[in-house]
Amino acid sequence: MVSLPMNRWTATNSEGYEAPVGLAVDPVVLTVRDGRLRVLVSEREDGSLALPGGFVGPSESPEQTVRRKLAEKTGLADVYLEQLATFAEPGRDPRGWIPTIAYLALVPSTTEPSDPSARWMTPRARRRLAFDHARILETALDRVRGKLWWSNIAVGVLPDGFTLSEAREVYEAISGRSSDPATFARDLKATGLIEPTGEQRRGSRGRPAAAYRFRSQEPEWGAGRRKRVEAS
Amino acid sequence: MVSLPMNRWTATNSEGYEAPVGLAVDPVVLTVRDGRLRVLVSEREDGSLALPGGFVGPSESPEQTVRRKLAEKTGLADVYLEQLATFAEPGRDPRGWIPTIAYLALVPSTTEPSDPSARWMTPRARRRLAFDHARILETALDRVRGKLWWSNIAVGVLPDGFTLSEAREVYEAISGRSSDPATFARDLKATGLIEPTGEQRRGSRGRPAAAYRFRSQEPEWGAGRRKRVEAS
DNA sequence: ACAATAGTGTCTTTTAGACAGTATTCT
DNA sequence: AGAATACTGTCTAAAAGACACTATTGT
Repeated sequence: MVSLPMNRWTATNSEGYEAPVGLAVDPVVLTVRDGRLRVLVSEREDGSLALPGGFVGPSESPEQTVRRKLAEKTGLADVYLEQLATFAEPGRDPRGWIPTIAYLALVPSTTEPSDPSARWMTPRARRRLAFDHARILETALDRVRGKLWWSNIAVGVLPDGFTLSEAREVYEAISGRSSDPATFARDLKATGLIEPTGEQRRGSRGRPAAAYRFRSQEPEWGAGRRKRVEAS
Repeated sequence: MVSLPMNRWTATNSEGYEAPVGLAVDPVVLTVRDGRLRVLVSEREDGSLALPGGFVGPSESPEQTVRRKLAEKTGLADVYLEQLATFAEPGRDPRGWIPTIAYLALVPSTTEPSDPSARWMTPRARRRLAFDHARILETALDRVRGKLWWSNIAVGVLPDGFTLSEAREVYEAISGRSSDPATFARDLKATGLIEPTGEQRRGSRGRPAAAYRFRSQEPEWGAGRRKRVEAS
């Protein structure tokens, strides 16, 4: 989001009808850090927090716009990205008729905001978000939890050469459920989404852990693993 | 879609920047008829086929626009409807910069198009669709198949008082897999999404069938049924 | 009586969850 | 040696798939 004008913007098309003022994108950028899920937010001039969005140019695909914005805010060129949903209710943006396409992005835990106004926030604090961004965040959390065991969505967070323990930490933070290490390992391997690199990771104490990578960096579905879902 | 102009439309906002010409919605309306999945399409002036879309007004939510369009084309007031995805690539509409929000709608098998230009088509024939509508349809089919066993999405197709055989026909047509009647019945009941009405349906031959209804007409998730998915 | 459709019971295989026990490293 | 971390094996319970069998109707 760019600025906070006092006046409502308008637009008219060549047929004489009122048109949207612009087309926005709002990525929900998630990562897992210190065992907790975090969202990237941008501080606005008035001190409120918002998703790090922007406007789509006339000759640009919305996905390109998001990738450009993400490169600015995080320095990352290659990010796991998928479209989430579009929010276009009449009064959602005080500046005028501005539909926004929300995206879900997952980035590595080591990512540091390169833009001074950007920072990591815990989803708990979502009340402070401007516009309808709390609702957008909610949608993103539902999506990422729902797809976790059915896709390689965690690719975005886990760098090549992750250990099963690291993977488990990420999965637990996203799903909000703790899981048995042995069962977790068996089930993640059974999805067919990961493969061992052959390397060993020796850190701190204890037995060295085998390193894994996802077979594909592209969005992909697992082989149909059926993980029990919390009854609602 | 409304007409086929020769000239490209344009729009400019009050800040002097180029703006989208309009915001469109394109519902993918599905039903099951004679054991086959069908899509509602609208014949255009030039004879090509398209999804029955339309333009969103400035003070209207996109969902309202879709419901209005659907009422015009089918006479239905209450339809199972969910947002699918937004397509906004630069050249997707020859008329100009027009993002479209695609929706997924499920309607009862008995629905007849009330608009003369509208008709039911088999997804097989999707090559004939105009714009990027074949791709939108593809997205809709993936979605409906993916959610079938996890939600009450079939509510839209099955009227209150359906039998388990009718339900099975619908599920088979959507998933493209045949299922054992006994197993189907057990599993559908186990989702907790349906309940018996207490009525009996006696038609043609054979033993009368118990009638069922979905507990809720609102979009809802099942209790976490894990149905095996086709390995891709 | 018989065909047709509806529904029940139950056996087998697969998968999820739990947990005891073994392996390899560092201090 | 002992603590810490990684990994294996196996038992149990739940769910999915398959299929034989019983039940109730119309012709």
